[in-house]
Amino acid sequence: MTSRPDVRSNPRRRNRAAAATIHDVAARAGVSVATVSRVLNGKELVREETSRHVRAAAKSLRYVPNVAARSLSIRRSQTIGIVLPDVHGEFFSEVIRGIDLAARAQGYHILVSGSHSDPAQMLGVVDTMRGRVDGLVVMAPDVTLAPLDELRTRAMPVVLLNSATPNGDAITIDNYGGARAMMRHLHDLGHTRIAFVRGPQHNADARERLRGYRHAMRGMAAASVKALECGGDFTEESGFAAGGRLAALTPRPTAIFASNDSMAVGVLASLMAAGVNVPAEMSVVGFDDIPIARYVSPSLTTMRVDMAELGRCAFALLLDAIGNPAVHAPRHDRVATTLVVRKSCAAPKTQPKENTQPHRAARGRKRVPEKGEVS
Amino acid sequence: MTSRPDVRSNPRRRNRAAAATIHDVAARAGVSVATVSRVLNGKELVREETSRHVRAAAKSLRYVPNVAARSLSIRRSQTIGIVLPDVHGEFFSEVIRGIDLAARAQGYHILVSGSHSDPAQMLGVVDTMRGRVDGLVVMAPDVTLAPLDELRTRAMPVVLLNSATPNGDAITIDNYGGARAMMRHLHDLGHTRIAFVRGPQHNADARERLRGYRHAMRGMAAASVKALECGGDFTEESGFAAGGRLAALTPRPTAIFASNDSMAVGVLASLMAAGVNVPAEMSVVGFDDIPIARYVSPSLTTMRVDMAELGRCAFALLLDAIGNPAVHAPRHDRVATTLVVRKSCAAPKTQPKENTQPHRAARGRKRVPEKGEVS
DNA sequence: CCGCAAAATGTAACCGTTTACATTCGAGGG
DNA sequence: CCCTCGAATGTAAACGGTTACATTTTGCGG
Repeated sequence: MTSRPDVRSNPRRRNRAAAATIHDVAARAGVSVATVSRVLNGKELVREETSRHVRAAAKSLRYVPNVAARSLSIRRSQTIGIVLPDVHGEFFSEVIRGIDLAARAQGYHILVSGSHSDPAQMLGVVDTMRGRVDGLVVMAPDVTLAPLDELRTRAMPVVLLNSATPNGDAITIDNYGGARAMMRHLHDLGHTRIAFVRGPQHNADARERLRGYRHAMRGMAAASVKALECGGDFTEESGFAAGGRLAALTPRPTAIFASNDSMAVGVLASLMAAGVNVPAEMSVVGFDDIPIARYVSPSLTTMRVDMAELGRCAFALLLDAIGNPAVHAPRHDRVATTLVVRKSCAAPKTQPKENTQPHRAARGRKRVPEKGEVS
Repeated sequence: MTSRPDVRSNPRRRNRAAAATIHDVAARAGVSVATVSRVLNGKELVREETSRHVRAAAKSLRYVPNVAARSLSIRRSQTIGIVLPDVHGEFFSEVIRGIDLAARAQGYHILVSGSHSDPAQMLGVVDTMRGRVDGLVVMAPDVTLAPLDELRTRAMPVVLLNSATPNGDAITIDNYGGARAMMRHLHDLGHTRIAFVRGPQHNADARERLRGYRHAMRGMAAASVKALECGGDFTEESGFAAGGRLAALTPRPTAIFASNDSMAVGVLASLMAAGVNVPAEMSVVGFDDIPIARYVSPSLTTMRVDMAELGRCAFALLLDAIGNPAVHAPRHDRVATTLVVRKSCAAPKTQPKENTQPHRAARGRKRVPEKGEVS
């Protein structure tokens, strides 16, 4: 109940090099803190001369506003959170890069957290970000719907990346369209017996790519589509296994579409080991355009996914949600993919009617090794 | 001068779903805010029963402390900043990953900013992080010393990564030791005429690797060391160019040590194009162990740099600096590198005394293509 | 049953901003 | 000369925690 004496401006325990506060600046400039605030935020009317004084004082004291105080007061942190399943890999770092660029341009900072093995851990991280960020970009392709809905209850704008998205804001890769485009490319080259290596069942990207493949196959009046599909889990190893199985099929497919590049690389390796010439005897394509796609031999034809663009879009959407929470209508944007044609894919040799190639003989060395592939 | 009535506990403008505050929890639990704070921070003594009540109230209100208020009060943000030249690439994402893991284990968050073309921009970012973070990890291998010293004036603990470091805390890769170890490996295989592809002159890593190379050469009593060095800028293209120049030397070196993997890949490509067989006619080694090192053919022998470890160390050091600003003595730690032997390196064919191989004939195809390299 | 130390809890100042509202100051109109 | 009005500036109440210090409970020996 005591009246609060203003002790602010006298030299508190200034034992260490304490940073200057707005009070110090005000004192130095001979004005009130309100005026300093007004000058520095430039919204309201202040006499030009006063403004100059304040600015000079701030500069001479090397004044930098305390962001904690500021965000406590205005209830905003000018920071957004990024939650990834794993910070690992080219993939995610590209997303961060895209967001970082867009965010800094708008004066936003980004708080990242990765490596979340399970949904519970992810939600935990989201809670600790509470209050620290104005909104969230969450990438969780492998998470089932329930935890994602849980996320929406966090009373904070959230943009989902590559997730199965019932509602709310989201940005996804056009996996379905990309898969169809790839199928069109293969079809144009003359392929009709196209095998597919699936990704993890609970992965949203994998599912959409599979859907695109199936639609395309149905459109090509291909027989026994199911027989041409093979399970995988997005790892190189699973691609290697799938490659072996698919090459052993009779009639053998003329092309293998792996639903991501890692598996395509595995497929390539297994065909190589089995002495199957790529692309002469078998075409192989992937999805993502990871950096090594250019370096494997033969270099891999694939669908490029611009992850930085994905990040940029996500930030733009989030910013809108943060800025106009009232009028903002949830959106679901899709970013396009682009076909990158390299050497792992060619027209099928002939259109042999049951050209039963007996077994895979040791006839590997035939083709000119695709070296110098680099660049 | 009026006595301040406590309006906190009544429903302020609770128009929206405002988050519960500590006052709400206190009211619900029938205790004071101080008690709630004590329970939640678990430092001081509170009766077990009270504690339960408070915890229950907090839970039922889904209370999450406001971090801005908290850090304003305790003058700490439990957040550290990471400043990178470019968030791009496997390299940096590994560093982030290492820090993220270590930081989360200690309850710290990380604020990332990348893509800084010039020192001024970098310092700008550091200023906007002021107050938002308790300390900084700055990676700036290409920045000259002056701006780095400027950084130290920011009155905030800073750990430098891979920078030319006059003083203060720093973590660096053991570039010098790694280069010497690689030279020892080559020497053990029988190489003595070892060429070197340098990196950018103003890059600290590049300089140290060069230093290691030179010392080793001097130790091997090699003649005309300088003639075996070749400029480069850490890009594939520069490696390609260097490869061509070095292969044309007479007497030709038996091994090429590129000071990073990207350049080694370029060297490989150029030798391939020139029909020089690697490793039969020429050994090639790199530094870093970037992911594609395993995928080029022949797969690349290189020095692995554990970037995640680098990040972890940096965080540990920073934490110490933050925790005991008084007693903390600046340290400069070095993280070791490990030799990864792959296929691009072998014993020189013979030790021919001036075995003047006339010109590079078109005798490329000779060796068994190193496919199946994958995994 | 009292007194007293220790334990538990409460009170309110403080962290550094923003901003609604109050105050001051000058100029211009009556 | 006084009043009014608007522009410029000041005052102090938030924002939501932490914590030194004050106050109330407790437990216990005498």
